[in-house]
Amino acid sequence: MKDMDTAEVAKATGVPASTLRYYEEKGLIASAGRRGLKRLFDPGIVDRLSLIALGRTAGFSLDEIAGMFTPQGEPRIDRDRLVEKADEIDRTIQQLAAMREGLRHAAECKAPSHMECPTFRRLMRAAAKGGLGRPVPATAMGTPR
Amino acid sequence: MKDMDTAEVAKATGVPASTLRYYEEKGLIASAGRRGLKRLFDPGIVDRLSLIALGRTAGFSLDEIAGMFTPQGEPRIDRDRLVEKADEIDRTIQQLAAMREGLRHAAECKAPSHMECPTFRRLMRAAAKGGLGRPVPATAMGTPR
DNA sequence: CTGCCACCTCAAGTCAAGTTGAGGTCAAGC
DNA sequence: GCTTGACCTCAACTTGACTTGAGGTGGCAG
Repeated sequence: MKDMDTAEVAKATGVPASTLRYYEEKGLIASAGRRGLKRLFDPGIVDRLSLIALGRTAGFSLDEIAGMFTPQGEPRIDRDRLVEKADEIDRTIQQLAAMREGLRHAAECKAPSHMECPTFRRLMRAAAKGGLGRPVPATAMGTPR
Repeated sequence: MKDMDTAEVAKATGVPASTLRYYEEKGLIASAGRRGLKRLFDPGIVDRLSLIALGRTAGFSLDEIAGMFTPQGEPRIDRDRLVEKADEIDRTIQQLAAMREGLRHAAECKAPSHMECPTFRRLMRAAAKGGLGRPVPATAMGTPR
């Protein structure tokens, strides 16, 4: 396949052109060259953007992801790092599961006010202590795009 | 118990004074009055801050949380909203679990490069499609404070 | 009574990950 | 050859949740 221009990459991957330019500026991707002003990308860009999306989903920052490519552009993923991240995700899951159960309980609880429900108060105290982990921003939730 | 000043509340809850002022400005909390310039808080502030922490942990924004109190300051939590949030969390958990398994597999995979591992590529494609949900920012992970 | 310093106000800065807008350029179709 | 409009650049803006800094004030220990 021939090189792709920005619009083609955007259409193929769903990543907006503005984001492609931003990623290039950050050093996450590189264009293969130009035709006039227009960027040309190697078709491998599609896999690379998938890999970036995967990293983002896993909770890596763009800077961290940038560090997962060799200067030559091949992925160089530290397996220990993956295990570490998997463990981190696992802890997050535990916390979210506790949260979910607490919310379900609170929704059904017969106490006149949530403040009088022992389960709810226990959950509250846990959150106050930070034992449930840092907030999961709304953007992380299953917002269908 | 008597009213507490900013420093006492901060010590009791771990919430920094600057954050208390910020929350007051946003209407999330209210001070019971002043002694000179200093804010005085009703001891109920401690529970209220716990409730706010709980809401944040569950993924509600500060604005959403502000809507969960009556103008009189009592919690008024819509049970449907809780169920909805619980379901949202549940979806997030499913996605994170898939992610975790994928990462563990990738860490162990014998393929010379991740790009040659079918499981890894499947995970990548899923992330690219957005099927794994929006990223869970690193701040949401179990960062011990 | 006095001075210290903890607390105050208000504006501005931070961070991440982009998006938006004004104004410029140039490859291609007519 | 000329127009068109897709793509370009660069800077500034966005959002959310706070933090930081400069400069002010007043409660209370001595």
